[in-house]
Formats: sequence, structure tokens, C-alpha cells
Amino acid sequence: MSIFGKLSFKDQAFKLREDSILDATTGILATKGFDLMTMDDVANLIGISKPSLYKHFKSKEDLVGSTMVRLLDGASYQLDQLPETLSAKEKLSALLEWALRVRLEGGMPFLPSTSAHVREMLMRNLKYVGKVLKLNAKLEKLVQQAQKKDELNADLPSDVILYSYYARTCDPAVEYLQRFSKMNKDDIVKHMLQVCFDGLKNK
Amino acid sequence: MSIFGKLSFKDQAFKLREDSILDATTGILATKGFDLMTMDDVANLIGISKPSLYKHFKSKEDLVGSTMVRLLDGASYQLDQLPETLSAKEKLSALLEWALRVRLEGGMPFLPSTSAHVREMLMRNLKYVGKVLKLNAKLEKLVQQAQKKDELNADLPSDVILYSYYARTCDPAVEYLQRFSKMNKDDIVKHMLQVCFDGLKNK
DNA sequence: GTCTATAAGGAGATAGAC
DNA sequence: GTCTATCTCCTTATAGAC
Repeated sequence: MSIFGKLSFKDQAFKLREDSILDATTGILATKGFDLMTMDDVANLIGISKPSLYKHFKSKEDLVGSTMVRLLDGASYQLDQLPETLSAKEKLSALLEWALRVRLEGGMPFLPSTSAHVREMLMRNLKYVGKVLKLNAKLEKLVQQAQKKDELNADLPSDVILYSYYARTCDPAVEYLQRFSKMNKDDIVKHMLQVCFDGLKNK
Repeated sequence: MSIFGKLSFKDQAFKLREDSILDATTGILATKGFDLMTMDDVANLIGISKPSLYKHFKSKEDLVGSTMVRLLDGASYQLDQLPETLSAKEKLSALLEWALRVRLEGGMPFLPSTSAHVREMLMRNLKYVGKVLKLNAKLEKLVQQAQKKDELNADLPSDVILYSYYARTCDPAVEYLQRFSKMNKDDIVKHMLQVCFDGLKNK
């Protein structure tokens, strides 16, 4: 009994440390990106040594994969939490809003759009691929529902809408607005959502 | 006279080689990105040795800067060539179309949006910065003209439109469509333009 | 499990021969 | 001006002491 308790506590502590490693990784990935993030960066940020870091994650690839998996879990959770009363388009909008706010708080985009290198690496991660496919299927369905109900443009191919939707989650305009305009976060989100669904042209 | 001729010929050959180096760099940047592009990649692709490459460009930073400057020159040239009969919005659309086609042909986006690291590097390049500011001023003016004539949404802040416009020139949806859909280039361009100006929602 | 120290390899940049 | 060979630094990853 006391052994179980001890193990459980140890496991908890281990899990907590892993979470803090993932937090650090998320922040560094958001600012420096994959290629420039070093294992030293991560270890130094949380005050452990590099070998200790490797006790938790067996490689940089593993560490980043785990980080992305956690992010995907967050997105899926958000999507599942949305009230059923929302329309398909409203759900898509709400999830995009969540993703934009995550980024504005120092998180990172959950699409590895930036680099073919990173994309290929993640595609070797079965856990990641599984979760991506599952989330993708849900979003694909939402897009098609929204098109059927004329909430989204039914003249556009579904994949054009879906890929453009993904692209908006990592739209660099967000960083530019955050850096160069005096706009607050709420206004940035509001405008990004409007641009996504209504476009740049006059209504 | 013959000396002048010889020098001029040498200069021409030099210029030609430099152009082919920039071509190679453009292609590699488009596929691998800055961080993963090595000077060996560039040298090998055009069949010269690395030291020869360094005779033309004194560093990787210099090489990439020169490549971006040439790309900016191309964009400015395109913009200046557009007939004066086009409206401000039509000019913006035509330039975006040009940028998308450049990317579909294996070129690269002309916004270093992907990486803060690359952006900072380019900002140290005075020639690059000068040309960016000049092009940016022209585009800013076009955006404001289009808003005044109600071709673009006047309710949106100008910088939201401008940054979103830049973002569309490097929209990752283009690569996804090119890779995963059977769509031809003309259709990709058409849809990307529509999504940019009209958004995802039903009209 | 944590650290110090280090191996192994990659990539920017250059020396020096031709 | 071009190449072969090399320097130097950085980064991933691990060996081995405690």
C-alpha cells in the first residue's frame, strides 16, 4: 500500500516535470522554431541538465512530437467542449479563435506548415499522425456541413476551405499586428476572424 | 577598347554566374527554408565548390539577402508594369496572383514570415530594408485607396488588411493544395484569390 | 536520476596549392 | 578564380561518476 502510494507520487512528480518540459518547449518553439531550438535551450530554461532532459524524452524529435501531441489534444478537447447548439461554422470559428488566443499568449500554431522538414518528422510520429487524422476528419465534416447549410461558400472545393482554415491558425499577420500595431488581443482576434470568413473586400 | 570588351565580357559572365547562384538559392530556400539550406547544397546544385561560392557572396547571410533583394525587385517591377487602368484592388489582386504563380513554379514567398531569426537577419541588410520599405509604401497606398473607394472593407484597420495581404502571398494552403489535391495551378490561384478577397463564408 | 565531461558529426568559413 | 583539405564552432546524444 505504501509502495503503491510512493510510486504514484513519484509518477505524479514525473508527470509534472514532463509537463513543465513541454511548456518550455512550447514557448521556445513558438519563438525560435524547430530548427533553432536546441536541447540546451530547453534544459537551461527549466534549470535541469541536458542528460536529465534525455531521461524524459529520448530525442529532440520525440520531445517536439510530444509537445505537438499535447497541443492537438488541447484542440480536440476544445472542439469537443463546444455546445451542440453552435452551427458548424460557429464551431469552426470558435476553434480558430481558441487557436489564435493560444498563439497570442505565447503558444504556437498547431500546423507545422512552415517547414517540410518538420512536417516529415512529425509524420513519422504515429501518435501524432493518428490524432491529426482524427481531428482533421472532424473538421472536414464541419466544413462540409457548413457548406451544405450555405454558411460557408459551397462553390469552393472543401479542401480549399479546410487548408485555408488551417492556414489561418498560423497566419503570420497575427505576429505582425501584435508587434507593429497598438491593437489589443481581443481586437486582433476579432479582425483575424473577420478576415478569415468575410475576406478583405467590402461587404 | 579590347580591354574594355574583355572586362565587360568577364563582368557579364560573372553576372550570369551570380544569377544562376541566385536561382539555385531560390529553389533550395523554397523547399528547405533558410535554416536547413547549406552552402554545400547551393554549391553542389550548380556544380561549383564552396570556396568559389564564397568568392561571389561573402556569407550565407549575404547570399540569402541578395536572393531576397532580387525577388523584391521582381515584385516591384511587376507592380510598376501593371496598366494604370486597373483599380487599386485589381492591382493588389494582380500582384498577389503573380506572387502565387512564382511560388507554384518553385519560387519562394517574399515575406520572411516564417522565422523571427530570418526576419532579423534580413533587417540587418540595408539594401533589403530599403526596398521593402519602398514596396510597402506603395502597397499601403493601394490599400488605402481601395478602402476609400469601398473596394476593400473600410471598417478594417489598414494594417490588418496589409498584413493579411502579405500573409496570403506565403499562404501554406498553396503547398497543401499542390501536394494533396489534384487541382491545377490556375484553379489553385483562382481559389486562393477568391478566399483572400471574399473569405470562406457564403456570399 | 542527476550531473560533468565528451564523443560524433554537421555546417559556416578559409588557407593554400594549382 | 577554382579546387582540396582543413579549421572552428555548434548541437545532438551519451558515457560514467555520484
